[in-house]
Amino acid sequence: MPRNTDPIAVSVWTRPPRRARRGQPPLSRDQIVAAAIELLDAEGMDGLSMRRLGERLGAGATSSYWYVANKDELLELAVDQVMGEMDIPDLAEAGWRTTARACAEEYRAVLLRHPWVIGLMGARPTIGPNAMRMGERMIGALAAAGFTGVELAFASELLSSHAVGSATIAAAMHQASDRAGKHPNELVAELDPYLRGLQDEYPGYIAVWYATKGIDMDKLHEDGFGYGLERLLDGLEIRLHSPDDALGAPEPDGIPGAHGTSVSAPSEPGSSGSSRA
Amino acid sequence: MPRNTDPIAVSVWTRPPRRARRGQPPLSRDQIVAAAIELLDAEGMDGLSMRRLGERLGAGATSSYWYVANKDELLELAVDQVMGEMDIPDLAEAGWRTTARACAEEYRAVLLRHPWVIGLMGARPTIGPNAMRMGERMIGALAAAGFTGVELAFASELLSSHAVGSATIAAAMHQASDRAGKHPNELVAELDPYLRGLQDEYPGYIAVWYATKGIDMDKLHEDGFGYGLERLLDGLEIRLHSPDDALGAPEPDGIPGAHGTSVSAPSEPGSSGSSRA
DNA sequence: TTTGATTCTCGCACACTGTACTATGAATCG
DNA sequence: CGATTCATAGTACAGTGTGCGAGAATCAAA
Repeated sequence: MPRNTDPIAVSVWTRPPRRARRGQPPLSRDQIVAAAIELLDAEGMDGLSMRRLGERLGAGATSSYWYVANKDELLELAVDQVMGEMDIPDLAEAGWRTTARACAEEYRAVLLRHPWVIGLMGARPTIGPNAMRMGERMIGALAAAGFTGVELAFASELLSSHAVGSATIAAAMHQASDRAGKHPNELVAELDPYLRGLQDEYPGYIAVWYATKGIDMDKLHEDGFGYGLERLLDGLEIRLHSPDDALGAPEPDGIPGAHGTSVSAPSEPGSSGSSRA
Repeated sequence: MPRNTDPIAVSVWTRPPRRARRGQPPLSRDQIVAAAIELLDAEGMDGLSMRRLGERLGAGATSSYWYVANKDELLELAVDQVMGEMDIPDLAEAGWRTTARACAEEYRAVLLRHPWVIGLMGARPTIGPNAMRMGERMIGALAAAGFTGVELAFASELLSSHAVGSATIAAAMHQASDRAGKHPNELVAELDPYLRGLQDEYPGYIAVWYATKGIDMDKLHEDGFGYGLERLLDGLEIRLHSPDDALGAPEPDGIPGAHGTSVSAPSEPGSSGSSRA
């Protein structure tokens, strides 16, 4: 019996999981995914191999392959699993801005708890059920704010992007400090002489470096995320109050609202109906 | 002679490259990095193995190890190499907003031309010379706008994050469509029935889905990026005009500028001088 | 209970990976 | 001319994902 002759096996999500046996099943897809996440959290991407996974499960090296087509699919399942950790407040109680903020914050928090996810994000779209559940909340909040159609999609992507980008920066720092076996702050302090020598070449960069010096790196990154989040929500909000000009058109330097040249506006801005092109 | 006894071998950038020989050097670090990028661009991360790299260079499988400590370091060099492709306009001519926008746009463009970079971004901080040169431009633009100190760092990270996040989403889609051997638009169309069945579960998500239906995916992502970029620049700009309240403090729903509870403000906002803590 | 069919586990094998080590040649220097 | 340094490449090792097939375990039906 061939394992993967399903013609529409585009993604894990289009194919039902293996039915568990009636008795006590010694293995299950959930168990496998959970064990994989444990390994990934503990030792990162390199820590997960199918052999080590089997070992941890008390099973054979290739036993997992009955429940999971391949390692990529296992990772996809693991990513969606951790996406389920997000806890988003009720829109009606919290209001759109608080809810949207919480979505971004929770997203970032998940990525920092499971940094291995970050390296997988560009590999395939996150369309698992939990990821979509979170997307639904985000969209709900922005729809309540007044966004519709493509602009709703754009605003949602903007917030997600910010979470991903911020987590990426923080995770990169942690990876580097873990590798060196030192606390991030310590590592940053040690990079000092190297950067000091480049003062002439990158004056602005170094100025920023020194402005942030002495501040705890984790706090700095978190504050930076929060700061950006508010700027971004502000930007969305003023857009809500003056949505007259061309959608997404670049504006010249000056007060936001002044109108520059109109380029690359998507068709039918503001329309939420479907239309084939 | 041991290869890596350098006690301060924190990163490639702290160690000088191998000196080329006087005669015609058949191999060089630049050549190796260039070949690696070719392989990565053509076939992605899986396409690059040290053996295949050697083959492409007409050299032995392990010959590259003379110029490069290990594969990770090679990747780090490759990442910084492509960062050098960015072309940023002159700040004095273009103004801060145009320059900042160009930085983000060029960053995103690089990531889409070399999608394998995205998967590496969380692995270590991008402190290569070319990455820093680009950071310098970005910071210069924002400093010209009026940002200082930590806020300058935050604003810079915000713009970078947006580029990374947007590129990640677009790259994920391309990876999926490449794997399926179909055009993104075609693939999206095929996912239709799967998503249609989830209409009750994720109504908002599906509404957005249909609103964007029929639009070319690449254009959609690019427009989304541009839209977010303008919102984000707007948010930064209004911050410049009313920087009175606590830095980065969340604001309640309503008009931006209304002040909520003050949390987690970094020490000495606005100070660009150095201060040891 | 016996008989098949289905569901699951697991060891083996294969091609491939990164890279430490070492031998060998080539260029350069004293 | 050695002697020394620089550069290349072959070998080997431990580890990877996973296709395949033998076998066990469990089910439904006879």
